Amino acid sequence: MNYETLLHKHTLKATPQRLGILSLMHKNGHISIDELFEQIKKQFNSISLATLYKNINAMLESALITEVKIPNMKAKYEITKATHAHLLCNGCGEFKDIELDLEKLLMQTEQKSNYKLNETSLIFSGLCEKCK
Amino acid sequence: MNYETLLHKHTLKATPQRLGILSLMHKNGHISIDELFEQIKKQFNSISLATLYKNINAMLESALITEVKIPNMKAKYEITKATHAHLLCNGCGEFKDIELDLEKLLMQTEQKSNYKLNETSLIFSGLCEKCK
DNA sequence: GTATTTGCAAATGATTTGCAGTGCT
DNA sequence: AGCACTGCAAATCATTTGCAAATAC
Repeated sequence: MNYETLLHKHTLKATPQRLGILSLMHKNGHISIDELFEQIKKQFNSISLATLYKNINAMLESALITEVKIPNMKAKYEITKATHAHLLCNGCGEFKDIELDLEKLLMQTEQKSNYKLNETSLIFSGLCEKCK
Repeated sequence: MNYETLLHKHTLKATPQRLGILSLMHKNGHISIDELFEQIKKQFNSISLATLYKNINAMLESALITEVKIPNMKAKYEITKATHAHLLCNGCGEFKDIELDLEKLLMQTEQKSNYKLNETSLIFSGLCEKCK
């Protein structure tokens, strides 16, 4: 699905700025506000930070994108996809997705806690292959 | 171990303000800057937010306390203890620790990713027994 | 054509810094 | 005694808001 359709599905207009944001978000995998601003200025040299914040907030509210809060770092944003864990390298700063099967852990946690769970936020950090 | 000794082990002086912060942090389990400020003003009515921030930062740097970043919320702080997961109730806001054995998952993730991992941040959210 | 969005500037909110006085060890 | 800590005010940084002009649909 292209970003125009994706925006429409979330009742948001497909402005060039929004398409640019989504495209950079996809290219980077995860991106912080500052990184996004640096990069998007190359395409829209008069874009304002206010526009970025407004769009990020609009897309967060409609859950088109997801905020990832990382210990000791500024938040990053990603296009919403199926639940997955994240991996951070404390050496080079690489930050990426990893697919893990959390079903068993989730059920085990529900039993132990008596909660009905629906969200999981999981970030591992350490050293990547090159940095370790 | 008392808080005075704990502070000294981290090369920090044991001021009344710091003892108060640690005591409130322990009592609450997890506490945000704002909650902390509200509560500590009862003991030190002239304490300043700047002092809170300076102390929080000093204790974070020496790893005496840990920052917990929670999706869609302000960060909370806790006295550093063995790795554990957190549980958030989206109904009543209860936020608490849960002990889980993450060893297997950690090893599985190291194998899959080729990372050498040393930190895990895991937050589950959903509804607690009362709210579900 | 209308409602939404943009971009600017200004307002607000959060956190940090400088400094003089105070207190811990 | 000496260095670290406190609390105030001011400075900085991050995010939000108001509004007129522009744009998506």
